[in-house]
Amino acid sequence: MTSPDALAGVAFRSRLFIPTLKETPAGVQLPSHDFMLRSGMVRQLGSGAYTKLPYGFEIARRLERVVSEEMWRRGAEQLHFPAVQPVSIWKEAERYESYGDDMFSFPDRHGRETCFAPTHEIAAALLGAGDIRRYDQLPVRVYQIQIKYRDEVRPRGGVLRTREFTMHDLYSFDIDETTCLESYRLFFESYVDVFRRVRLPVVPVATSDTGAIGGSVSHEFLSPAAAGEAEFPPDSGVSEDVRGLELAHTFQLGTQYSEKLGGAVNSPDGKPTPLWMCSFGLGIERTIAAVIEHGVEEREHVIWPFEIAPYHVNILEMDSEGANLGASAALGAQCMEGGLRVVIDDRPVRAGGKFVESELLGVRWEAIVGKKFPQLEIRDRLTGENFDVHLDFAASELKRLHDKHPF
RNA sequence: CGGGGCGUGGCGCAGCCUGGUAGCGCGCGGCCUUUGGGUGGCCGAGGUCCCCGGUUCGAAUCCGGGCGCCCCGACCA
Repeated sequence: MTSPDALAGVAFRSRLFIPTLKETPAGVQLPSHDFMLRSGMVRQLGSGAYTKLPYGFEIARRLERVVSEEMWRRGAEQLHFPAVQPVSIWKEAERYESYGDDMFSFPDRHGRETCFAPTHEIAAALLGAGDIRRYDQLPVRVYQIQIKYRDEVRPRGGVLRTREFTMHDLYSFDIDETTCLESYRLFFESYVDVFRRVRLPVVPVATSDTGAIGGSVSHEFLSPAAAGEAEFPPDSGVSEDVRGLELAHTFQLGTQYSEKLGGAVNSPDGKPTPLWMCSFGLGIERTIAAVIEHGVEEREHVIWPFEIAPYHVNILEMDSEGANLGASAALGAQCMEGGLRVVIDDRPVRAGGKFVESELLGVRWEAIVGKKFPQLEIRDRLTGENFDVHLDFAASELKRLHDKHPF
């Protein structure tokens, strides 16, 4: 998508590639899947394989930025592990069997067994083993935002379970259990903050079963949703389990990987000490789907939270001739100065079409430039409030309302 | 992998049982109309009916095989 940030200007709907759908495609079950398809965010290419179209990709990009900011605040450094890896490291770590069929693997041209990485604990552990040499380098916290490949038994729910997905994953290395727990707590909190910033209620649930990743203690971050695959006990008092979407998973790995793969440093007293590791993973597409599911369950429509919304204001130019486009553009520029991103629906379609597609954009504010011009109608889709305001005061009023009640 | 279902213009579907060379709605292009909630009308473009093989004078339709997709279950961000 043409970035309004980069242009320091407003976007014009007529020039955006957002192919919307009137009808729900066949076989769709979930609200998030339906919405993503109809709003032109994604298209399916194959089983568990989705193209992210510009609008969907933009939202993912903004979510990734939010995550990166939380990493930066806590001093984690970004790096990049290869997605294509030799199978040998998986065998060395004794993770080949446990991952088994969930891993895409194939012989390369030389006949070496090669795979698409389903996760990166091993690459991280090997990096630590080779390049963390002194105890005073610790803690080391590195993360990446990268595509994971898993040959899922059964992809489902649109973008909820796919064979290729984007994950934020962080790996921490510490000298002992105490500092390892400090790392755990710190980045556990980073996920709490990420979900808070995208207005998603999430419950961290401790699990004993740490699955194929291994480790002693882990937490799943579950977002309550009917579409959820996981069940968990809700807050005290209720006996029925609640369904939730697992958006992130954090692990205290301890020394198992470093002992197996040789990650150790000499402690201050000169003794070889294995590195203590934690790992953290957060699903990007899944979190976006959860925002939609939550929006639909909460208020029956989707409003992208400020931090990940491509646009905050949709200016609906109602005159089919575009008589007030100049004024709309000027208003858009004023809003942008105030930190609100703007799209102008300048398409030559009827009012109904603009209103319906405004829903699909998930934009919070609608500014309707119509008959009453230069009076505009402002609508807050979050609160349902609407009122008229003169063009000259529209931008400042939007800014004021946003500051008063950010979302 | 076990159990269900589906594959027909871009999308949603009908036709298949009772073989006779394809239809509807949406969308798309043009014109008129309308002009703050997908307006109404006229004209038009667009299809290897998933693939291969078989039966038949003739197959979207019947038979066999294959591929693809969705849903439920066991596993996973």
